Amino acid sequence: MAPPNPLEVLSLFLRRLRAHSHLDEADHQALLSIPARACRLAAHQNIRKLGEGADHGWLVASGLIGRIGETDDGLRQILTLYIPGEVANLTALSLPSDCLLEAVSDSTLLRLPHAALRMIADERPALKAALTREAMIGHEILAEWLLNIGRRDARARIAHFLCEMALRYRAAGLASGSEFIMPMTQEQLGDVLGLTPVHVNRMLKSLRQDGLVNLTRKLVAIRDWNALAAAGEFDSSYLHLGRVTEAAQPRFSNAVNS
Amino acid sequence: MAPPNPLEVLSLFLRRLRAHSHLDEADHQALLSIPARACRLAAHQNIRKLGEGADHGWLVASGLIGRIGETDDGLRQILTLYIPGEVANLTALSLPSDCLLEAVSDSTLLRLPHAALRMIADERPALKAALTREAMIGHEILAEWLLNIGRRDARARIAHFLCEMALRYRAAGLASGSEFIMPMTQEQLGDVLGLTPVHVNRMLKSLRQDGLVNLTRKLVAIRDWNALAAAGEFDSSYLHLGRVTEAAQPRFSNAVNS
DNA sequence: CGAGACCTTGATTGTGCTCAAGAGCGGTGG
DNA sequence: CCACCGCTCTTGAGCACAATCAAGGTCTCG
Repeated sequence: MAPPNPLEVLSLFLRRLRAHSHLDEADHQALLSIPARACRLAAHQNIRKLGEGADHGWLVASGLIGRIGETDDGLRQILTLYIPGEVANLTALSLPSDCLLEAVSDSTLLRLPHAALRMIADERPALKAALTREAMIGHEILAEWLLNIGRRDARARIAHFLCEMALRYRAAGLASGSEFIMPMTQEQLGDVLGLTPVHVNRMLKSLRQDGLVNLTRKLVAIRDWNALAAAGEFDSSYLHLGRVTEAAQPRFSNAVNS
Repeated sequence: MAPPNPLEVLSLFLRRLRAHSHLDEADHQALLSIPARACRLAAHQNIRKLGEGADHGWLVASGLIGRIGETDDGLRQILTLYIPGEVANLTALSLPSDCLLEAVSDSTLLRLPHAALRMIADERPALKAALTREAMIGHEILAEWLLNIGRRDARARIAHFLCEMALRYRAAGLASGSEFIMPMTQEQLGDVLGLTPVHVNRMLKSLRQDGLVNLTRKLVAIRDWNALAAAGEFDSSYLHLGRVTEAAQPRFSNAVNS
């Protein structure tokens, strides 16, 4: 959790946007010129504690941020996960709604004032379109999660989720080989997938014993990508990973062998 | 299923937009001038069968349209429901993605060419903002569904869903008193809620016997709104029902008595 | 009147939850 | 430096909610 370099993190976000949207040099400059204040958040800390949470986008520099939903009796559901380079609370740009954001692990963030985002969006239509598109991708992912939780059993759910995160981390340039760092507890995994931590544990054991994936506290190691994708019925198209989708589908090195 | 009057249906959509966005007279005219072709769809029919589905928004005039997700083994999940006055496939305006739309019941639709929508959006910023906001509300609803399916038991899920639909139908001016017409089979209810039709049936019986709600093939009759909302832990704020939210929360007549 | 779609109910099974206890690990303070 | 404490992971035993399998009933439409 090194102190984040704002320009570097904004570049990571820019990289995301460019994966699906054409932006010219002036767009780049405008985005990188956003006044971004860095802050950090310990695991399980609520983002409101930093004050004025609603009027900002939160660009993740390191760690993991989750949007949380809660039932009256205290059950929790993670509705969206934001990995480094992604911005939480983007939808609030068009729709005033305060959602509960929480640090899944120790994280560092950049506050992007909505006022600044609106300004560059109003001046540069391409950027506005890119930001909207970014929000829509979040919508697509949410829809896929609904299918996953609504209609797949626990094992398939976990496999599907791990496939998704593998590709997202990889697209962000944060995976090395078939491994990536995803600092989640098994309880939080359960909160993503609508399962109890105990059952998550059992299913992970099953996936591990079958040689599909190895998941320790922080490191996810994909052992057999093809088998994992099959177990999760995973099809990456909903992630809209830019022009990569048809020809050069990103694959893990162990996709064919094993 | 009378043949829809395009202008009338577009007005219904306009009414929706005006619930959350300020639009001036010119905006109204622009929206109502969209060249809209009417068509009808029998229950269970796929929208692709009408051709070129991807390049259009689909404004529901009557009936019910669902966005469908499917697992490899044929299990279905309804990801979004569009009631009359709502437009399906709006997100495709910013993000090329072909989703599967299907008629839940016999329906009539208006095809709104994306080209036409983009044109009025580019010329009238307020309309563009309104359309984006409309999509974001869909996003919020999706998030609430995820919480509902991920963390509530079958009875609460159904209660929550019925509360949501009651308010949505009512906001569209399609509910009379505490009743509204929602043409869904119990199997489709299960596809919305991640349940089997058999179990939906049993839970409906329970809700009926407890005097909360009465659901026949087409008509939903809320018997005890407060109890139903409590059973579903329902809080309507995520629906963003315009300025109604704080003071004049829409209530059914039987909210207090019973 | 017959056929098909949908609803209803019963019996049984099973996936995932609950409750519980112990082990590993990392951080903290004496 | 070591002991302790809390958090997370792991595993077991029993339970319950919802799925599955199956059969009969109702309604609507042709």
